[in-house]
Amino acid sequence: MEEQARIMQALSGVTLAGHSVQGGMGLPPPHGHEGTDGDGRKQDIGDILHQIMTITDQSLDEAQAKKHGLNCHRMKPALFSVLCEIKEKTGLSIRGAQEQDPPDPQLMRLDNMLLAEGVSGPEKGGGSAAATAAAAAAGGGADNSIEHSDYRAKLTQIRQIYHTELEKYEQACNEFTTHVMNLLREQSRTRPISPKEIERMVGIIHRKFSSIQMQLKQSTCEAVMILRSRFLDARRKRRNFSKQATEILNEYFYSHLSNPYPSEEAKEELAKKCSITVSQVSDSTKHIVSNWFGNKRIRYKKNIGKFQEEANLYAAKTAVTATHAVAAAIHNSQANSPTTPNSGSSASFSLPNSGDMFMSMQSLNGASYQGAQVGTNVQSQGDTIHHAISQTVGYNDGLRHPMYSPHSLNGNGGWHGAPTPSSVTSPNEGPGSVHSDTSN
DNA sequence: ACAAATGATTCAAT
DNA sequence: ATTGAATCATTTGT
Repeated sequence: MEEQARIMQALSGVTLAGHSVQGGMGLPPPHGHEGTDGDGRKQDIGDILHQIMTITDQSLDEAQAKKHGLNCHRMKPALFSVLCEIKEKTGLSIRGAQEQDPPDPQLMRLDNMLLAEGVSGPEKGGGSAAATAAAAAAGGGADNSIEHSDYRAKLTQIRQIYHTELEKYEQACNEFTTHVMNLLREQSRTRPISPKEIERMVGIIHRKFSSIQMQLKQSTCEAVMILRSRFLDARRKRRNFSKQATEILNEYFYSHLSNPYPSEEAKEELAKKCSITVSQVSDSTKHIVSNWFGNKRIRYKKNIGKFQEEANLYAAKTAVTATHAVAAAIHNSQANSPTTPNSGSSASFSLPNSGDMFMSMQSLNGASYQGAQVGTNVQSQGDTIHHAISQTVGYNDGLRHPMYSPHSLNGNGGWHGAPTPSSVTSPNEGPGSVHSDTSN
């Protein structure tokens, strides 16, 4: 190898010599920068190579000695500090551009979620946001408390793993940082390293570690999500409503068949009446009622034939109750002015209001009442009472000829998009079919 | 075990 | 935000 260097050196020497010698030839004197530059570089490389090749223990010792000498030079500290300053100044300009620390939105999201999920929140107290929310949603339901505790146990497990891992990362980060700092401090004796540079280095390390931590957070989030979805699925274990509750709901449904869309108030009222708890999922009892009505509407519309019996039953039922109520009312205040009991009040639902009730009656009577025009006055109600009573008495054979035909749905009935249930409806479709949809 | 009933959820439309 | 429709998952009845 030594030979190589020597050869190179020799070569460069030759070329140079050659130039000078051959100057007189037709070629222009190669005094162009390129030429000499290239040659110079070659020479430098040659020198470096040579130096490297000739490194020995002895030379190393020599270098050490030289270094020591330099370190001990009286001007060294001053020079060193100047170098540090220069470096810092140049470094600042570079750093300034890229030193922003924008809070990573994704990391923020993860953090927020972990906090919300109670993973990274307060250690114990069991009151992690999600857990309390779930507990609140569970209401008094003792049936799913087991699952709930199961969920909580798994969540704490996740939390423990998360915390231990996080701690491990933190520790490793600190260790590494101190190591690097020591190293830099050590080196700062021989080369200019400003404290700011160390700081920057620490920042870089921390960022790297935090990116690793983000992965941990991400996987933790995934785990929580999976657990949560499982728990949610578990909560889907539905409990059928009580007989009474379905009765009440059905009563409302069939007595408002022309427009089975209970208002918010009505929903709440129904929920209260049915003593529906929030033990299910959802946020409110209203939702449960809405669910029920949604399902009911769909399923009713889908197969009206199937529900006709039920419709008859509830129509009769409401008829009876209404009859009683109205009868009592009439009894109480005999000659009353037509105080149109038109929907309105929140309590109206308990006593089926005029329009639907009227329709129910009418349907009950079959064709007998066809001619009757709307008119929600006392007179007509009084009439209907008679019919209803007579009808309810002889309810037995109601199944034979469906009395409760869903006219309200058919024509322009309250609810939109009725799928022409005529095919399913009773064959005894009222010829006149008065469709007295007096709902407001 | 099977099918029907049923409460809840999801998704698109409005 | 509410509703309809489809669908899921469970309960209930047989």
